Amino acid sequence: MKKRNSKIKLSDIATELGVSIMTVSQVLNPRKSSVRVSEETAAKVTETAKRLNYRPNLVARQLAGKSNNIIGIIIDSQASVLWQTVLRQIEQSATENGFRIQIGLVHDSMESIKKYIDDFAGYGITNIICMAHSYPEFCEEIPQLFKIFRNVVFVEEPKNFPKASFVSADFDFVFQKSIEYLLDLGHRRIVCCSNKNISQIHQAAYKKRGFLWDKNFIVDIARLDRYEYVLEFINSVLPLEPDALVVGSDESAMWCCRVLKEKGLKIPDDISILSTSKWALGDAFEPAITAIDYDYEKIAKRAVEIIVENSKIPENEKLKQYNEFIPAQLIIRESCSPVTIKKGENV
Amino acid sequence: MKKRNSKIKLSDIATELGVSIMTVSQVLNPRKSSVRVSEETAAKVTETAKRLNYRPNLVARQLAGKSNNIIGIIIDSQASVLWQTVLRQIEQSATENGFRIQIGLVHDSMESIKKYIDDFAGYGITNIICMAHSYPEFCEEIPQLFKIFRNVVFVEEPKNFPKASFVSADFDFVFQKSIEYLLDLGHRRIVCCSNKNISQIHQAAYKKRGFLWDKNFIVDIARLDRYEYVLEFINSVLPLEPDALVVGSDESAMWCCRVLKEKGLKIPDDISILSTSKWALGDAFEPAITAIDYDYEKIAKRAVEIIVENSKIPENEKLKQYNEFIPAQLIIRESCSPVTIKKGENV
DNA sequence: CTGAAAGCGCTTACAG
DNA sequence: CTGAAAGCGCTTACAG
Repeated sequence: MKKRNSKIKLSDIATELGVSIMTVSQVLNPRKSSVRVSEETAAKVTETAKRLNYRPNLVARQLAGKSNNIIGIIIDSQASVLWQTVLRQIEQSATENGFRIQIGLVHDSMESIKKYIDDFAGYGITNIICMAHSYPEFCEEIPQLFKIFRNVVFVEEPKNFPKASFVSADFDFVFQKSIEYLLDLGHRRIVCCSNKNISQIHQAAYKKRGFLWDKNFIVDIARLDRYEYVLEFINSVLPLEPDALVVGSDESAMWCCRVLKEKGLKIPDDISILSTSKWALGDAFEPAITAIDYDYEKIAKRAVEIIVENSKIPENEKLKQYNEFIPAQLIIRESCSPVTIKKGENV
Repeated sequence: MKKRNSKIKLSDIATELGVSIMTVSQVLNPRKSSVRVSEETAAKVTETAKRLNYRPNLVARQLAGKSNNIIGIIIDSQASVLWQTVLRQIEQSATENGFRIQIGLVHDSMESIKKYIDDFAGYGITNIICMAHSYPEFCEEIPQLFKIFRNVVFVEEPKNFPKASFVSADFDFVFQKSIEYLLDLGHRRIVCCSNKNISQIHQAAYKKRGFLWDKNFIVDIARLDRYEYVLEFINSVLPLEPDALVVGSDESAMWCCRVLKEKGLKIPDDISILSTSKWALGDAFEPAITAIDYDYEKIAKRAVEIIVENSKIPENEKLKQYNEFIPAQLIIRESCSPVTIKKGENV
């Protein structure tokens, strides 16, 4: 019977076997260097540790100088549904590489980000994956906060921080391809709503095909995840007489379909809909949603791999900078179709 | 300029001000007991700490005896989409109560659960919320593993572990109500697929209304989140001539609608569909999905509150056991309708 | 092959 | 009001 805290420690094993703490520590945590304990002793130690159900005190171990193997993840709780996919993949890759993850769920405030940064720093975590730096208001400030960590990878390119490593979806490229796809289908009034900075890309696609562009095609809208918001959005957008609508997610696309149908419009015959972020479920819908498919698993995997690679570099050397774009793909399904000729078109 | 590690510590502040480490520690971490430092000194210490950007070493602090304020969360990476909601609420409630969370993402193996249990124990975490104990194969083993932690709350009732605290959706009650609702609409061949143990509840509902029950109405099926799975499921179920289908999520429901429509069946005219787990998106679908709505935010909030309450109890006293069921609600929408009389019905 | 010493950064008693 | 001592459980040199 131990006293108050029944946690058994190295010294318990040591006294039980009549050896020193050192010996026990050596056996349970062999260094790369030569094996320094006789097999006989080692076997006894291992057996006793198991029998006593010894669990190392990670706190003491870390304070004594062992570096931890934690990757701190900062993720935005408001972000798209996809973080389930991303987190799952990060966890898996991390585990495969002998790392564990610690997740900081962050809200829309700088405060909560700072809180987790302090926490991570306080626990001596040096490896960080940041996925919470796209708030429009703070996007330039946030990345700077991470300078105190040695080994940081951003998922999506951070603004105003040229020396950072990041992995990003190849958004701009696939977005332009998507607009061109709609143009090729005959659409000329492609209205986009997005929180990203897409105006130039949209315009570039028009220019490349030689069509007239109108800045009103870009609509700044926050959320399309509830009936009322979507109704308001559709009402505000219909006067533009769009022949195609580009929205931020399959969820938004499905809502728009629902509202447009209520207004007597057929999808895709009267208006095409394209989502810039695919869901599994977009395929179950009628019409199935044409959508951009980001390779989030690849993105997550690369982020971890970069962390792992850089974590191997000795403390006195510089880390390598990685800037990678992972190709995305337009999945063509039913919600976009060739335009049918109507009166008053901008051909 | 500090040497290798630029992290500044209590002793740096102490030497700079010519006071002892103790004094600095006292100021930066006042105990409940009397204020023991002069205001003048305290002000100087606070100022210097801020100027030097001092971040306490949480690892050292914990080893020296301070208990941490971490809630460890074990969550199943395969679980339903709802963990985003749950986690967000847990994080928020925890923050409000001065706790932080550490998430362990677990896969379908006992190994990954054990890994996180070791980790949490190694870091001296005593507060745990477990949401990964519903694997059919391990559901009786898993809860036992958590005995080493002082303060554990399970989300959903654990099997074979009568002394545990838990918060659970009131699944059984609302499920029976849902079946009764379908029976009241005239359905008699209500086929349910679920990984939960629903057979008895289903039967009870039939019995209560005095209708004949058939055990074939219960179908054991794992996943309905891809076209092929759903097609197979529908093909296997159609010979039972169901007039209503109860599936595990809106996602599954939407897939079933799609496949059933392909087969020329109309929803809800030919067959009603009810989902036992609501999504925001079920409302955008046509038909909008009738679904059970769990109050996951309440569940999450209560789980944290219980942890917080129990964490205040001194080490030598017993914790209080909480067993709470949070009411769920059937949201009636379009996918279930009164049955239309057809030949060969089991009236 | 094995052990005694020193120390990680902090806190908790206790003594001035 | 302030400080010197001891210790948390472990690891990293170093010495036998």
